[in-house]
Amino acid sequence: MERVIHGRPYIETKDGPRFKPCAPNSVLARLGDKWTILVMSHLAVAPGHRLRFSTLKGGIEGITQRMLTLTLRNLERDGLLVRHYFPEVPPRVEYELTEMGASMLPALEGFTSWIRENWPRIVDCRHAYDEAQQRAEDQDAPV
Amino acid sequence: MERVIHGRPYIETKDGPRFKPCAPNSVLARLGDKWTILVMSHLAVAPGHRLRFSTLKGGIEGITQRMLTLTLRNLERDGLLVRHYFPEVPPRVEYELTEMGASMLPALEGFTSWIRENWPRIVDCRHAYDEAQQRAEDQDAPV
DNA sequence: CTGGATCCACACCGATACTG
DNA sequence: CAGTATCGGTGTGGATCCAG
Repeated sequence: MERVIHGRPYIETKDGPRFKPCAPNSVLARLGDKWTILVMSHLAVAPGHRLRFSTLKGGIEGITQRMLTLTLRNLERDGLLVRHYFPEVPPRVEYELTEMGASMLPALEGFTSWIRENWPRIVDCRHAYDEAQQRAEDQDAPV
Repeated sequence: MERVIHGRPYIETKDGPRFKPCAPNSVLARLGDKWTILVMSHLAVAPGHRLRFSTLKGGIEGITQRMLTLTLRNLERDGLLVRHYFPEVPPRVEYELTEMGASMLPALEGFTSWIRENWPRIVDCRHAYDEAQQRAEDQDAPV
């Protein structure tokens, strides 16, 4: 019997719930890469949700042409943005969020707002964990 | 001047908004790995948000001991779950969501529900894109 | 201006074997 | 039972160069 918990279908078995790797993983993996969120953020605040390649490149610190191209291609492939090519000289290309791409922003905001609220605590936890780890190692090999 | 758009602080410059890579990226990257969401999902539906190592291992198809251990260590390091060790023979270890870990579930659900609604469309877009790509290549090299 | 092609370094993940 | 240690294949990102 299939049920749903926090937005995720699962099947109840005698050994407990059983999830299979599926959409949430792949999408989060896609969004979680180094540049995708930054590209989406820029398009989100742009007039008409639309920016040209060079503007994105200039606005995202540290991104290379290659990675920006790859990131945009993947987003285009998923139908989250569209590519407008103008065969001028020099050529000009603009990228625009699709309706589906824009519809993701509220959900994304819900998530990122949680992160903003809890991020300091996560950082503290990491430091505390690492220091405890360090002390344990010092204990094992005192000199 | 610092503003916030869809949960993300940014600074308005003469060249447009400027984001720096920060928390959302790292957290989504962490959650987007192959196993983290699955582990969180299992703990989410477990009584007391608490499960032992072997139960998780048995419930998540395909995960190795190594990857489950690493995934749990990272979540523990971030303060999203706690590890309860019982020095019995044989040893027993239980993992339990922290308050912070549980507080992430609603936000995660908002996001995954968007994914569930739009996933079929994303898949369609990918197929369409790949096929268009294929046709374009065939065009370039007809024989 | 946009972005394809190539090369390389590195991180990651799986498989396997071993331990308290 | 719940890990750790080690090794190797693979994919991904960065740097650089080239092209329409």
